[in-house]
Amino acid sequence: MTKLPGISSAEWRVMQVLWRQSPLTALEVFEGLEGQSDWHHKTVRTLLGRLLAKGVVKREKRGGVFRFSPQASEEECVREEGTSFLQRCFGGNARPMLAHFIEQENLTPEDIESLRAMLDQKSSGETTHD
Amino acid sequence: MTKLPGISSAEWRVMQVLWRQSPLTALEVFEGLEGQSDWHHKTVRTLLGRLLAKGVVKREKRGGVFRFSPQASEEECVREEGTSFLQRCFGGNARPMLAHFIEQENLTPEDIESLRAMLDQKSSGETTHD
DNA sequence: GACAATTTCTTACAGATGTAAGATATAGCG
DNA sequence: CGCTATATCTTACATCTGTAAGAAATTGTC
Repeated sequence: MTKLPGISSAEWRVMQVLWRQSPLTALEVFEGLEGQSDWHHKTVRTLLGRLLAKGVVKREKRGGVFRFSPQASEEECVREEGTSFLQRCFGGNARPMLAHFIEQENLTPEDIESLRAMLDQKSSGETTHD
Repeated sequence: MTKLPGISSAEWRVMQVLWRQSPLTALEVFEGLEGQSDWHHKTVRTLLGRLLAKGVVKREKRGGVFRFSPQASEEECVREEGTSFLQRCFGGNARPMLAHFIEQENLTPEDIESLRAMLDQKSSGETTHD
């Protein structure tokens, strides 16, 4: 999967449901969104159709109805979006972006500890990369 | 500035130029983009017009032509975009987002050091927040 | 098999975005 | 002051998004 087409923010909501569990029928996706959205079920079906056209989900008919599953993994999609965000707002430069969020977001002591551990591992383990 | 209207990615490119230096005429903005974009100068003018309509830039006529300046700061805009990205891809949860980038992006040892320092400061200084 | 309930497919429609072109106003030059 | 170059304003137009409605097909039920 070289170049994923953009996933709109409404479509992301749908994908979240499918990444959590799949395959699901359109109705089940709709139900999975109850509480988080007030979309009409037809809207959800439209979004699924668009995601299908974009190749981000696939579907197969089983038991008389279509079941949808992700075709692109959450990781892939997050990587895409992340890269695009990073590029747009920070010219692709990760450090200031991370600095921004460390300053901006309210991290709990546990968050901080866990992130520090990750950084430690990076600097120790990855020194001789390749 | 409570609610900024969305800035599209083409518009971001324009804002980058203005944040770097301002006020600038439309022509100067256009020139500031040479190399990074192959837009027609009319396109740049259109984008400036839209940013003006959105209230993200302001302009004043001096020396016969309009000079544009940011009306919203880069910080504000980055915060907006950052929040929206975080919400969309990570349900607003900062820790996994940071983890993602720490894993995903190739950080230099200096990056890592600098981020660790930031975390250290967070955990020491901010323990008794509120 | 006929009918009702669901699903699927097709179409809609307004606002945002990318990317300008054309018409018009204006400013600087001779 | 008239002309030309440049700037400004208005309009365009295809695609993407949000948000469905209507038509057609299918499925399950009696």
